[in-house]
Amino acid sequence: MKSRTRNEAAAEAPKPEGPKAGAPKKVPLTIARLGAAAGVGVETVRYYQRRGLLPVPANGGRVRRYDEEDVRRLRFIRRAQAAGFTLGEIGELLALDRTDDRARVRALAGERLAALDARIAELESSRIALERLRVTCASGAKGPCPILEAFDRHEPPG
Amino acid sequence: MKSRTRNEAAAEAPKPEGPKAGAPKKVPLTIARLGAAAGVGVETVRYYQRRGLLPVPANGGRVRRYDEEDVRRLRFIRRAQAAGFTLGEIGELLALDRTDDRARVRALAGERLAALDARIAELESSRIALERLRVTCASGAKGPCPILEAFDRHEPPG
DNA sequence: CTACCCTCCGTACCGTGGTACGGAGTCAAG
DNA sequence: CTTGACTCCGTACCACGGTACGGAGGGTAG
Repeated sequence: MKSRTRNEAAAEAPKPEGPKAGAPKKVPLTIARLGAAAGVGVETVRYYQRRGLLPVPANGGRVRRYDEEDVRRLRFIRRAQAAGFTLGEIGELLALDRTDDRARVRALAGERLAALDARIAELESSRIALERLRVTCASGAKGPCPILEAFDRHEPPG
Repeated sequence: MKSRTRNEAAAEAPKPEGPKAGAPKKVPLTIARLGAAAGVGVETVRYYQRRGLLPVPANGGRVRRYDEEDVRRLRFIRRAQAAGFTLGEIGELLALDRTDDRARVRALAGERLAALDARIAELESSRIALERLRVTCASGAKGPCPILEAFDRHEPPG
């Protein structure tokens, strides 16, 4: 989660068409535009294709075209990543989409949910340590700034 | 954050000394024990030493001994990592410990705090998506299980 | 004293998630 | 028809945070 090299703003830009465009012009959704629509670069899209997370549209040797379904999948990948799923798990989720194997889906979700809750708790405890650091190390405090102590034994039992 | 190969339980084990040990016996704190005290393996300790995060005690060609200060530093590293600091940033924090450069410390803490809050918010939003997935995909639901939709456009404006 | 385990050290390798590069082909605008 | 941007594809490389290996020597229990 720390790319940003291309796609600084790109994502979502509706590609201004001529003033009062009567015909929508149907700009072809190429790989770069697909990526931009989800805030990732071309290389990343291709990487996901290699990983089997995104389909590679067949287009016999020519430049490929994508559609809204691809955009949805790509966005899903990013969101699932943010939720802590690995690309491998995301692959599994995509394979399970619209499946009838509810048990598996629920298992994955439950697992992630537990991990998520644990992580949130951890981050919240870290947050407290960090606040303590800011306070103990306030501009007007006396003596040296004890950073190590700020994190000392204040975390929940792990 | 997914090691665990050695140190399954190890950490904290107070090393039982003989019954009613009159002389504490002073078991030397070697690298393996240092690691165990913070729940990491020998290789990881050495890795941190290479990165300059932990001092390498001088002991002229012989086996090195560590002390409580090293344990404290090592534990700090792990806690700071949990707070989202990279090893690089942790190095800086360690260098700043007991410093008078409060501005820098506060800046780092504030930065991390903001990132932490953002991340917590993100995880909480992911949590909601995951809950939705569990509900939409409940055992008794009808039709296929729409995983992609469960994550659709429910994130905060970012 | 002698096993035997641990330490030291360099160097190589791992998984994850990308990013970079470069040559050749495609395609739309001028 | 040319130009210039973009695509395709393989392959190489990156950062991060470790993990593994193996030989040589240190240290300690019996």
